[in-house]
Amino acid sequence: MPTTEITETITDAEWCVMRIVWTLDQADSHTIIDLVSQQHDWKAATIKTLIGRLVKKGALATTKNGRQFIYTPLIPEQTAMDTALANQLDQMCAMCRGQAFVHAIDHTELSQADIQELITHLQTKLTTAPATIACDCLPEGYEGSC
Amino acid sequence: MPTTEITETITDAEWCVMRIVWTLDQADSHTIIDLVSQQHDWKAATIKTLIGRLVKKGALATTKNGRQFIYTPLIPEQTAMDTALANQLDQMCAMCRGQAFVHAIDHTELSQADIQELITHLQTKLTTAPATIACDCLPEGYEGSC
DNA sequence: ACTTAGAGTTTACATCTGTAAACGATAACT
DNA sequence: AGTTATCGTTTACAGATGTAAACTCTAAGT
Repeated sequence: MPTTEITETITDAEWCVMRIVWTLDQADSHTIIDLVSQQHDWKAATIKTLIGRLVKKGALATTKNGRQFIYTPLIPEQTAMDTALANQLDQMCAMCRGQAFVHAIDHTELSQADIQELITHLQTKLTTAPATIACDCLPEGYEGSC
Repeated sequence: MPTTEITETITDAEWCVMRIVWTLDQADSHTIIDLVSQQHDWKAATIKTLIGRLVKKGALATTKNGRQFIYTPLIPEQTAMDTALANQLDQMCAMCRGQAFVHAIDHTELSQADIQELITHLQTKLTTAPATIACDCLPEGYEGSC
């Protein structure tokens, strides 16, 4: 079973291309180049490079269509977002992640439905939450707190 | 007024060094090298390079202490975390950020206090939240949804 | 059939990152 | 005073990333 795996990282510039394809669900290079170059001051050649790298990385699939290709996402947008966020969080002190969320949520526009869903999840989580989370910035055996 | 500004990015490897200094609040290179090399299979020389780059970037300050330096953070940990998270989120579709939070929160250990604080913030936020957030993956004038 | 424009591929190159050895200065020990 | 163990600095180098020109096909128009 060909699981939707991707080992390689999608870089910042590549994200811009992926977002177009994710949103359109499929697109030819002309469309991608057209839309991306309205958002970024990149030459068509640059965007072609990014598309090529994404195909090589296994993030985009190609389907031949006459002289050109139709590109489709091979990894789901939500998965990519979850992974990117998790990697970022893993890098931060476990003790401080809660405050990071507070700040992030304060500064992010969220819909009523999303907020309600978050509250529900948090209320459930609260029932089994530990009183405190220890700082994990120091090696095993050392006690720290930031 | 010397604001705690940092234009340059702290890389993944550099984060590991910063976390030690943030947690200890101040440390000499011997301590940093000792602790970091217990967490990562890096040579002392590697960690020295990272320290040097962080000093050059303005993320660490140095105070001479005899033959060596004491390193202290020039940027607050919370600020670094907030910035890193915000940059990550800015890259993702505005419409999908809520779901990304749901996933992230589901998979992150949080203390009771943090959860309660998050719930409080979300309840406040709910009172002024829009019903929906539009996808912002396409250029101005195009309507998309992912 | 011949030319051509546009799609994808190759090549290019500077900078950033991860990883580390080599080196130079100097405090500390003998 | 001479030697040594460090500490910080310089140099190194491969691979990733951002950015883009050059090139090669081949479908499409004449």
